[in-house]
Amino acid sequence: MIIINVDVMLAKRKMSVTELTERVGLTMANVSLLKNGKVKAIRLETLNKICAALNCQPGDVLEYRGDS
Amino acid sequence: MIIINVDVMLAKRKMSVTELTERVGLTMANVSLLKNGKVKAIRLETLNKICAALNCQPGDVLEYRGDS
DNA sequence: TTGTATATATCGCAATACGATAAAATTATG
DNA sequence: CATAATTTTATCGTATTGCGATATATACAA
Repeated sequence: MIIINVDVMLAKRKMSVTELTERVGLTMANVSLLKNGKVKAIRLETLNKICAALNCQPGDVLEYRGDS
Repeated sequence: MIIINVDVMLAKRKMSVTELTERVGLTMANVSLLKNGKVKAIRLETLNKICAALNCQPGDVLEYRGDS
């Protein structure tokens, strides 16, 4: 299972969803969906913007957790 | 820019594209596209399978490289 | 050469992102 | 508490894109 940790990075950067929205250029609705892991896919362009905005790596935002 | 490093992980695991294809369950054509970074998006389900097959994290396969 | 592995291309369909928008829900804040 | 600000959720429409199926091309061994 892939877990999205945008919320963790937002906390770490002390950044609001609103600010991330402005930086990334998506609608707030979609940023929210993304943040809460309610997407089934992601465009690399979008991931790129997120990493740039949060100054982080994809690995900070995406996590694989096997079931055990 | 987001770089896909599936090829790096394949080398590290000494795994062929053919074997990855079998494990992941996609067609070889698509695995090849993926491996060579010729996709514009990726389903989390697919990323999940790749991480499972290569026993790695998304961060091992996806890399953000800012331009500088 | 002959086979095997990998890459590239095209077509079609289904899945899904994303925008726009509205409404609900949550969380500050006075 | 009241009200504003923020965030979440939902719906609809469109555009994008994954992915399968398939064929062909290329690379690479034996």
